[in-house]
Amino acid sequence: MALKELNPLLHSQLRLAVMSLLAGVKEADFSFLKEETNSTAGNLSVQLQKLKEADYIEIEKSFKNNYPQTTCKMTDKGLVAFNEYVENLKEYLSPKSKS
Amino acid sequence: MALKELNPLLHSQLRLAVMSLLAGVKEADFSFLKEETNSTAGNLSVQLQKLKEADYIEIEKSFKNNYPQTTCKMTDKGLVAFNEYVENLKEYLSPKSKS
DNA sequence: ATAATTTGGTTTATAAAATAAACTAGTTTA
DNA sequence: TAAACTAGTTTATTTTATAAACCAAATTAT
Repeated sequence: MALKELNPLLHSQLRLAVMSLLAGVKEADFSFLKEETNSTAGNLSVQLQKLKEADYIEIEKSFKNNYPQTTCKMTDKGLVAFNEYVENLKEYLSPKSKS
Repeated sequence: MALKELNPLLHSQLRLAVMSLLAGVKEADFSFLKEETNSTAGNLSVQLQKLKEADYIEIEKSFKNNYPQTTCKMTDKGLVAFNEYVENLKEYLSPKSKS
């Protein structure tokens, strides 16, 4: 069976990292994601919007200690897409030798 | 331990597919790679050049049945990079829950 | 024999994506 | 009250991926 397409929305280092983190914690705020992924705020902001547009994550805005706070959590749809991506990618990682 | 950087040269669907295929067969010609990856000739040509520039693959040109033939094989350096990429990527695929 | 088609590509142009830089809005500290 | 910091967003630039156009030669059809 041939190599499958990789969901381009997930085949991005930063977006994949975000999804991986969210899959683990189920909820995380902007600053946490920024630190864990070593990304710039601008880049993270853009990529979070893309994940939100695809309904892979939900973004909630609130205030914490007077400061704005952006909290993200993965949706069911996002989890399905993430798992599918992982399965597809695994085929790329363990090359099959043609005898 | 945090998420590692993913080698951007390998974090490309087509280049990764090529490397995965070459890791399995150790030698493949242009047409084979084109078919297996479902890529266009132009795209494949460009990506092969990039892999060659990085010394991840070797490209040999010859003639077979009067037609030009481009044969690719992975280098040791390419294999090292591929294996490292795979190890790094695995961390993204199996999310760790923070308790 | 020559015109059309096919093989096996490369080069160039365009579209999309990632990233960085600049900006906004407000808060805290000196 | 000015400077510096938090927490982002928006815009611009660079990079990447992809597609379209092209090239050279071989084969096939007329």
